Amino acid sequence: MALKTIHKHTIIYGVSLAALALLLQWLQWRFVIVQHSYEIFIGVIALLFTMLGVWLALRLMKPAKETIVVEREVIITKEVPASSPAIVPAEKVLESTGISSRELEVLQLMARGMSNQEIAENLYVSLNTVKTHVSNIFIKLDVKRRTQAVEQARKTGLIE
Amino acid sequence: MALKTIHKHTIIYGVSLAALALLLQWLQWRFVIVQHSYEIFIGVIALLFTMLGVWLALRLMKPAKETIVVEREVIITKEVPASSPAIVPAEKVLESTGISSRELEVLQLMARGMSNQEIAENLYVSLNTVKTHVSNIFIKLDVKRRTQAVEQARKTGLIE
DNA sequence: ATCAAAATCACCCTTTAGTATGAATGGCTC
DNA sequence: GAGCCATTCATACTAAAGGGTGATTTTGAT
Repeated sequence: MALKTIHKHTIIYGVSLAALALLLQWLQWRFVIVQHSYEIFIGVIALLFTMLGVWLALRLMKPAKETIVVEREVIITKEVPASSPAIVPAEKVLESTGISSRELEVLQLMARGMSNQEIAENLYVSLNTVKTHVSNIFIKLDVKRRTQAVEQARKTGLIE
Repeated sequence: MALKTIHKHTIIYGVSLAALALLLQWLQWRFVIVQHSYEIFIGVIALLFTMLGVWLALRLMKPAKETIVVEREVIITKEVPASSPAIVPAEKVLESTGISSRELEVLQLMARGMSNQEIAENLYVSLNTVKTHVSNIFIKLDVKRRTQAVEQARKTGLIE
């Protein structure tokens, strides 16, 4: 699938080049007649190709991340109390436990009942990475199991 | 911090432009002398500025990563009115789910982060029995994992 | 520029969780 | 007493979780 995308872009790039070639032909003709516009001509070329480069980069970069945003459905039901109680989860608890931001993310997904595999897919990291995070969370929260970790995090106000 | 970055890039861009201007001056001189290399000159310009564009875009695009992270949070669906949730705690939910009393006991211990083995010891039954209960709980709550079961039970007011 | 912490991933191995199936017992109801 | 269901337990298997170690790469801060 990655190859497809690349080929597609290659084609688009080719077509764009052709179009630009024609445009340049025309510009060249225009500015060859209107003497003294040589610098303008160069400038236009520079500008055009800079823009092309930007456009190209954007084209090639976006799919890699846009795909990422696509979310598969998760059977989660969470209610949002209208007030703003836990906007700042618990900076103090965070500090005292030493839980990092990434670990907190894992912890939250864990509290939603996700498996390590699901968490991995959700955060776009490998299963091993999630396991590492989870292990570190256990150490920092001083627990042995994920259910305990969720309990603990809930009690100390780290989540929810 | 965003402004800083942009300014930084603007400066870099300016410097690059200056450098390229010098380069172009040189190239211009070269190819003006060596006649017939006009096309090559244009090509080089196009290439250079395309690369500049790509580079620029890549520089400016990097922060996009974090935006994606924000979007990930929007996976929610159902909600439970935050008002008076625990007034009518279990009975109705118990009936609707079909959770038996024994299963509820297991569920509560499960929510405390106990392992199946610990639950078994706590209730003076075998590990296998606990497993059976747990499996039945999963079916009745329509979940796949114990963490989900705890989540579900908490939300529906079955526990706590 | 350097240094430490955070984040990432891999491999191996053990333990626990979860699934499927079957079965024995006791209580309850019709 | 037949049927139903909750409770109990077993065996066997697969899937996931968890532990330990080591390594690389990104960052952040000095």
